[in-house]
Amino acid sequence: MTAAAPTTSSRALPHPAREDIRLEGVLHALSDPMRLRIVRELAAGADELSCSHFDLPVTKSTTTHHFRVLRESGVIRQVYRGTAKMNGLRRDDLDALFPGLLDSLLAAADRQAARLGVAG
Amino acid sequence: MTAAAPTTSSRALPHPAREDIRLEGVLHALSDPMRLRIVRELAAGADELSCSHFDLPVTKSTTTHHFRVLRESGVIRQVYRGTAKMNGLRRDDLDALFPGLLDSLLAAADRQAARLGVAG
DNA sequence: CGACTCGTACGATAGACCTCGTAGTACGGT
DNA sequence: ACCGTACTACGAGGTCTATCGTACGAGTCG
Repeated sequence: MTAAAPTTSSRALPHPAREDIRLEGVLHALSDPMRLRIVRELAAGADELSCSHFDLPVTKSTTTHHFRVLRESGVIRQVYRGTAKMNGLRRDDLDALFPGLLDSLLAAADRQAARLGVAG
Repeated sequence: MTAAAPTTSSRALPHPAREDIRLEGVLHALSDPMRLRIVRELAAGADELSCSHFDLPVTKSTTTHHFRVLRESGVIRQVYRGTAKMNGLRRDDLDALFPGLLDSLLAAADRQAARLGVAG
């Protein structure tokens, strides 16, 4: 109604509340190479990145699956913006629940990537 | 000498070399509640703890399985000492590979346990 | 030696997980 | 209204995992 520009669109996606985020779930989400890669790009990139920004060596179905696992474990936040789905790390919640963990994890991933000769 | 007391016994167990430890493997190992619990007890307890010290709500077969996963992912070191198998965290290797990660993980686990009202 | 304890190996089972393909929905532009 | 793009839902295949039970090897103590 008189709504001109609903840039942030209607469809809502189920996210776990902060207090429902479980460490085991986060670790499980990050234990998959594809998902770890997504999170690293998310941390290195802008605040929000669309799903299609990622060029993963899997089909789009699988990509969707991984993003959902990340969202349902509480690692990322997803919001529709038109046809695109924007993804962002839940830094605030993760830092509140597990101070320093996310940074250690990202640093560890960076270190390993450097050690294995994979471009960051 | 003349080998009187072979406290540290014969049977050797395969461990991954430090440089073969993968972050994804570590995270996967720690993403299981039973294994996370083991690691927490290991970190809180003495340098080395026997398998039988742990009173887990699973059978002995399953316990063996979990310890093996932890060992093969590089999280713990296992050594036979008579009939007992002593377990210790590979703090040195993990700290060298991923500085600060183990402490962050343990702190996060402690925090969550406290938050959920589980005795540490 | 015999018996007991500690832990292993192997097989089985049920569930979870990663991957894919196809078909379908939501949104934006022409 | 139509089409293209972005993402999803559902189902299937193959692999991995957690769990168990039973049978077995290694070591210690009487």
